[in-house]
Formats: sequence, C-alpha cells, structure tokens
Amino acid sequence: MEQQLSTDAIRIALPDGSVRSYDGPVRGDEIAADIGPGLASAALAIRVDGTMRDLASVIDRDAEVSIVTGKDADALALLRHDAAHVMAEAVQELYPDTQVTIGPAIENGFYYDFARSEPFTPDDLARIEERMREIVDRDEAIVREIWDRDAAIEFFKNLGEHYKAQIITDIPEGEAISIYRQGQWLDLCTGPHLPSTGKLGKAFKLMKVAGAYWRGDSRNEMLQRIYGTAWADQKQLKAYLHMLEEAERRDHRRLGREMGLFHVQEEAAGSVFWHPKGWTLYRLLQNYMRTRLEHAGYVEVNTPQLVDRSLWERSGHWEKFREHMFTAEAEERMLALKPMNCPGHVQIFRHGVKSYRDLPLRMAEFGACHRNEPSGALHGLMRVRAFTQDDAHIFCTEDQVTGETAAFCALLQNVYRDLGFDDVIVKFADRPAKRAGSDETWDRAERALTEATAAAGLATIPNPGEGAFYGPKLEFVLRDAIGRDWQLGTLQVDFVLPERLDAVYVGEDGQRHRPVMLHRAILGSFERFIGVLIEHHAGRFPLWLAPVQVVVAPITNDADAYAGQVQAALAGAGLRTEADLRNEKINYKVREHSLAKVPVIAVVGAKEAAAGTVALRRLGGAQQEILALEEAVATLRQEAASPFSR
RNA sequence: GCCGAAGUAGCUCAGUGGCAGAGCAACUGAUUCGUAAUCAGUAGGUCCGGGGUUCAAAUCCCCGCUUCGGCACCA
Repeated sequence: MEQQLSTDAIRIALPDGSVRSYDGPVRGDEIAADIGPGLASAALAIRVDGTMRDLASVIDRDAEVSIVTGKDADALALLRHDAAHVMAEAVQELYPDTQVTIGPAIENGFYYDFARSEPFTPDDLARIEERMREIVDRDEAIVREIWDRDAAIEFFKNLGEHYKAQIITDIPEGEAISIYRQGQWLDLCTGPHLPSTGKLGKAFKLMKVAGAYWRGDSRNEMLQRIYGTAWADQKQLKAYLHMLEEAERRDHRRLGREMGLFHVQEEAAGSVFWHPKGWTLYRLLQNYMRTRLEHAGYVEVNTPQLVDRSLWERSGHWEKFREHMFTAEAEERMLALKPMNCPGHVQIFRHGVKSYRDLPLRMAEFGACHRNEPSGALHGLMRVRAFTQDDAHIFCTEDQVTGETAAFCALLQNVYRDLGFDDVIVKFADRPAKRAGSDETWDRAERALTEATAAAGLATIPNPGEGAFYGPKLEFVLRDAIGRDWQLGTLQVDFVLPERLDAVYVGEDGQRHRPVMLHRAILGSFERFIGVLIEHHAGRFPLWLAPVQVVVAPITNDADAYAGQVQAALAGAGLRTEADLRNEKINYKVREHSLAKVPVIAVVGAKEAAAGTVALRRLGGAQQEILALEEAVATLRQEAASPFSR
C-alpha cells in the first residue's frame, strides 16, 4: 500500500455531488461527523470508490466517499459478519476450550464453525445468545490492527488456535494480516466491520447447530457450525421467522401426507409409494409433458432397467458412476439398474443405419432410474433413489447444436410458465476435474454451448467445474413463490458418449460421422418436480392439476340423489369429482375439503335440487356462485383444460 | 457417508424406573343442519428393531435401522 504524506488538500466527493476538502488524511467517522451529528451516530462504515471499509479507516487521497448506515442494503452483510464475531466471542467466553475457524455472513444470516470435543446443545445456544446480547450492551469498540505474519501465527499457536494459525499460514505472502479486536477478544479477519458491538443491535437469533467439514472437504475433520439469523431491526427478524414458518407450512412431506398424495417408509428408503391422488397428479404432469414433447418433434421410447455391466463399462458409467449404481446378479452375470437413460438411447440410435436426414433425432423417455444416493442426502421427494426423468437425447450434427439448444430453451420456458413458474435463472457449468474426453473435445463442446446460449438470447451465470463428466451443461434454476431456488432443468452437450458407444450416421458426403448428443430434461425428475410444485403452490394446485377438482357436498341427505346427478354430470365432462354424502353439517364438509385444498366445492341443498343449480365455492374465497348445472359444468370444464393440448 | 437430534395409536404429542395416555382422525349410534369443527359411545399399541442392566424398562446402557437439521454429494 502506498503511503503518501502530502500536504495537498484531500478532496472527498459525496453522493449528493458536493465536495469536501481536508488538509490531510481524514477518517470516515470524521467525515460523517462533519456532515452532521445525526449521520455521525448512524454511520456504520464508509464506501470509498465503491469499496466498503471500516468507518475509522483513513482516506489519504482524493476519493468518492459515501457513508453507510443501517438503511444501506449492504449494511446487512456487515451486521451479519459482526454477529458471527460476537457469537464467536460469546462462545469463547463461555467455552474456553473451543477453537475458532471461520464465520462468514450468508444469505439471511451468518454462521461460525467451531472446533470443540463436546457437542453444543440447544441449551448452549440459548446461553450463547444471551451472552451475545451482553456483548452488544458492552458496546465494545471494534478496532482493526495490522500484524506481522509470523507473529500472528505464533500468537494463535500459543493460544491453541491451530485452525487460525493454519489459515494465516495459507494467506499469500504480501497480503496484510489484519486482526480485529473487540474488548478482550480478537480474530483474524479481512473486515470491514462495524465501529462497535453495540451497532449490531439485537435483531438476531441463533437457529441451529450442525456439522460441517473443515474447509468443506469430507476428508477433513468435522466442525460444529452454529447458524444464526441477523437483521437490521426486530420487524425484519420477525418477517424472516414468519417466512420460515410459511416454508414449514408448505413442506411437501407434510402436505403430501395431509393431502394423501404419497408416503415413504423405511423398507424402501428413497423410493416413493404414490397414493391414488398423488399418482393422478403424476400422470397429469406426464401426459402434459408427453403432449408438449410430441408437439416439439420428439419420439418416445422405453429402455431396459437392468443392463449388463459391460454396457456400463463401455459408456464410462462403471468407471465414473459405479458407487451410485445398484447392481444385481443373475446367472453369473452382473447387471446394474440404470442410473441414466443415455446408453440405452444410443443402443436404439445404433439400430439400423442413420443418415444425416434422420437428424436431429429427438429421443424422449420417461426413464425410471435408480441411483444409490448417500443416506444423508435423502429428503422427501426432493432427493430419492428411484425416480423418473423427463429425459431426452437429441442426436444432431455440430451445426445443429445452436438451433436445438434455442428450441429447447423455448420449450422449457413455455413448460415452466404453464406450471406457474416465471422466474428462471440459467447457469453455465463447465468442465469438472473428473471427466471423460480430451481437452480439445471439451473446448469444442463448451464453445458450441456458449454460442447456442448467445443465440437463444440467454444470460448465463458461470458455474465453474460443475459440468457432467461427459460434457458441459446448462442448469435451469427456478425461483419459487417464497423465493427459494431449485435446480431442475438441464441441457448437456456430449461429444464423448457417441464416441464411446460408437454412434454414427452417414453424412451428405457418404462418409460416417459422429453425432453430437444433447442430454436434456425440463422437469428433471417427476418426483422432485412434484415436490417443488407442491411447495410452490402450497398444495393449492391449479385446477387442471388438482387430483380432486370438485367435491359435491349436499347440505342434508335429502339432496343426496341430486348430488349424485351433479357428480355424474361433472364426471361426464371429464372433471375429477367426489360426492361427500356423509351425515355431517355443511360447515364441517366445507372446512374439511378446504383444508384438503380441493379447488371447488359444489354445495347442493333443497333449493339447488329444485332449481337444477349448484352453488360453487372456490378455495380461499368466501363468496358462492350459483349457476345452472349445465353452465357450471361448462365453466369448470373450460377452466380445467390443460394449458397445452393438441 | 459424516456431525447432532429424534422415533410412543392413522396424525400431533404427553408420559425420567412401578397399570400405556390426551386431542384430532376412524368406527357405532343419535342428530338432517345453508358455506371452515353437532353430540354421545366404541375400538385402536412390536412404545423403531435387537441385545443388556434391574424384582421391575417407553424410561438407564450398548448395537443397528429410519427420519429430521446441516455438511459432503446431487435430478
């Protein structure tokens, strides 16, 4: 860093366009105080030429400066990072045998990873949180110091802080070793930080304790991570906690049980027992996709579940994917349940001679796959061991990759829109460390995909090193109704598998050529997608997807016969209906079917029976709509139509 | 797979060494009611599985399974 002692005036440009001049180097808090006492007490940090720095940092040259206060969006990250430090201080005061490691700000909060032989209990969390509030009350000044590297390593080693010493050792030579001190406690940190612990405020809460590997590597020892959430004020904290409750209310595992959609049980961990209503939803979604795919020029196939090991060896799966494959033995042959559909599709492609006129060949399969996922990864429908993909492989020429990718992106966006998702992010995942194929092949594949996304007008976010072992991929991420992201769709360019499994076509030139394979899925898997769909809609599916669309509820048993007629009329129009003829009050029936999230309740009593009408009550609405039976049937039939049918 | 927690009636949960419980749901009966819970009664248990300690175990100890929260991995 350049130290210039200049007698020249330092000119500080503020966001409102004004410029203040100082005789020499000036601190951020001095500038804030200069502007006004209100700002001085609200000031948390400064931004110097766009970079956030400590309030007390010295500005020794002309710069654009703004004062960061609690109203600033970036202040939250600062505050959360401080919350992590205050938590670490509290933990080390309470549990001196604990070593600190790292503690960053994250979305919605912060965490800190500790090394300690005893596990932290929920009671410990309450104690730590209480101590944190005390530290906030102490309002300890937070001061940045620059230390000598070797002295810092020695210091932390003497404290028994071996992780910190390791972190400092790994900081590149020439970089400053900055230490932040607050009260008796200090930590290695690049900052910036708030001026004092009192500025943190008390809108925080410790949420949970969990295991986390040192440096995120499963070969390393496991640390204890304490997660917390922190906000600028109590109102924001309360809103966040409310959002968590909302997420819990929408949990697909809970709704799946309450709505009678599916269950899982330990004898088949990671596989789904679909109940009639859940399977109805599944079939509706599959039929919709089938229609979409047919319209988009796909052909549908079906390939074997159990396939001899030799094919997986040729495809490369045995080498790269073995640990995730289930195997079976029969008559001294080793078979494996397919974890992917691609090798099977190449076998179909290879049957008969393919010509360039056959390309692009879009081969779709609702392929049931099994993958032996690690037990700790299983989670409701979101992560299972047996699932069905809306999978397809597009065999095409290199020249067709761009057009096929663009067409796929359009199809995908239409499907997502039909299913109620508008917010889609696209990530570009390039070559992973463990991969098949030469670097030249990867260069070509990545270039083709880059060109294709540019042609499709898609903005992509890089996701380095996350490609499939056989090729780069696009990952389509949906944002749901309560702001959570789900990676579902994918498109992967593959120059490797056609080579390994010897797929060829005869070109215009009469010569044999390798096709390119595009692996693509829109929903990803039906299981996961339905999980997301349940949570996104909070179980209140659009009418066309609701397993039961209308319940006919007579007010007394006198209307049972008419209720039967109404149900028959609705069913005759293709609507999925039930009649609730139980001897219960209408209040009870309305409550029960509302809780079951049935979109429409058709109430019929003596009046309706006499007039040939029905009273429709929509889910979530208190108004009823009285229509002639035929009119009600016609209206509902129209509303319940699939958003895409040929 | 790793760290931590949990597993009791269909569901939500109480029960810290001495008779296995509640509410809702189910079933039976009564009630026939106009838009989010009618009343009464009945039935329902491998207290996750296996071993151990004890006169006695849902409860204490050990092993395993599953689930939950994370981590790692991933559609």
